[in-house]
Amino acid sequence: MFGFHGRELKILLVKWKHLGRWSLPGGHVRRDESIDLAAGRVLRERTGLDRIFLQQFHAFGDTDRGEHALRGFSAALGLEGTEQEWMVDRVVSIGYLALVDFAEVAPTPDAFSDECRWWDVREHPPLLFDHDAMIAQALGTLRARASYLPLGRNLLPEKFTMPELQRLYEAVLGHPLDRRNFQKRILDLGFVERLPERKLGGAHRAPYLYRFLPSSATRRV
Amino acid sequence: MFGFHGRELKILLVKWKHLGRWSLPGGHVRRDESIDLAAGRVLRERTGLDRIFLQQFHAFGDTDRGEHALRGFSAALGLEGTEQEWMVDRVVSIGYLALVDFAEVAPTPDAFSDECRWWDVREHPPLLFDHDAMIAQALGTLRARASYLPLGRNLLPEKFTMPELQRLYEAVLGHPLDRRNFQKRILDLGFVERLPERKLGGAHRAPYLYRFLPSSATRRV
DNA sequence: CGTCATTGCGTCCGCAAGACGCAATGTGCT
DNA sequence: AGCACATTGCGTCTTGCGGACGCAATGACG
Repeated sequence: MFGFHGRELKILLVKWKHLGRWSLPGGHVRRDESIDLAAGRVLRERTGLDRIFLQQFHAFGDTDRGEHALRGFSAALGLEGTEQEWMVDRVVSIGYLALVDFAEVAPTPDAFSDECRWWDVREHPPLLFDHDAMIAQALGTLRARASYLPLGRNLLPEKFTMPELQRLYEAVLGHPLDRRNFQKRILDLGFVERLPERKLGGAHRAPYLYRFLPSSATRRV
Repeated sequence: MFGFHGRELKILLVKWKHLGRWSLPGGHVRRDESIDLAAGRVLRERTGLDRIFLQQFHAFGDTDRGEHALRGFSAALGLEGTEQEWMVDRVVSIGYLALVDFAEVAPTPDAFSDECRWWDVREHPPLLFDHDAMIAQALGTLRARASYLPLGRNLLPEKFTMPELQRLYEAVLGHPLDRRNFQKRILDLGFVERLPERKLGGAHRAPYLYRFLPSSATRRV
């Protein structure tokens, strides 16, 4: 779950009870639930948001993904002898990436965690399991898809300025972009429209406000 | 599992015992086996080939993927009352695409099938489960990755002519390409080298033979 | 009211892709 | 043996997009 705030790309992490270490938010697929719906449910439970950009990016199924970190804690976590004891054994995870509006998220821990909050994507504690690698892969996918995805539609508030959108792309891509070429490219992608209003209150010349067009009005690739 | 033969892209299918219908080749992940290794094992069992191009492309996990087609046959297939009875219930599949040299494959049925053979990718029987959709998605992934993947390294024999390589790309992309621009692009991608030999026996001017450079000699993107 | 960083808009250059011309060449037919 | 012909090898021209960069307009602040 990616967010964007103050020039930086953020990820939502949860802190496990008893272990005191952090991991990506996750959950388990119910027997009568599709994996897409399961991902949507987990997203909703952690953020309170629904109907959000959510895309599968990779399945992780190595035999040693670091489940052993849970071994000593299965009793404390209430897993020992229960139906969920497989959690400390072999697990295959299907990774989904979500893009959410930072300001609208209400981070909520799950049954196994006692904290849930945003971290800077470039500066977060080492994670449990193989989740560091998962973040790297999610970022790679995000970068690859950034060229044809209306990123800001989900990561920014409804109205935004061009510099704000540019800082988002810079955070995702990891390198600075030319201000003038960026504006040109975005505009003839046709995803956004310029509003007559300008954003006042900044320290300098007032930039125009923009808004994403409804996806029905934009042609898909 | 994609192959290439006579201007056409091919897929390997298996025909289920008793049901008499076709599906993609597949298998189940063992408890102590990574999903990548499981995919490699299935590939090896169906084709006899090893160490082949194999890439995960999507996980399929809807609740109704057509497992009901197996319902009446679980006894005939030897599943009833066994540990594998879940096969007729809920299954999540992780799709891998493989590129193999058509000429080197020895199609081999598995325990549930009595036939295994190549089909034209544009002309095959309607498949069991959600496998028609899986092929569509695999083809889409293949097309998207065709621009930066040395396709022929796995789908063609060691030596090949430029027109042969072009027909492969046309089969994958689904539309014709300009002969001269194609040659230019391929050559300055730097994946292949021209051999001094020419392929004689054709009806017209003899084309040069080419060979893929070892992947170590080509720079990755 | 002047300073100044920032914004809006435009130009120039280079590269890669697409359209297409032309000469060379191996086969098969007469 | 010679000719017709489809195919191959190689080159040119045009087009569109991205990256580098110039210049005037503008809003806040001292």
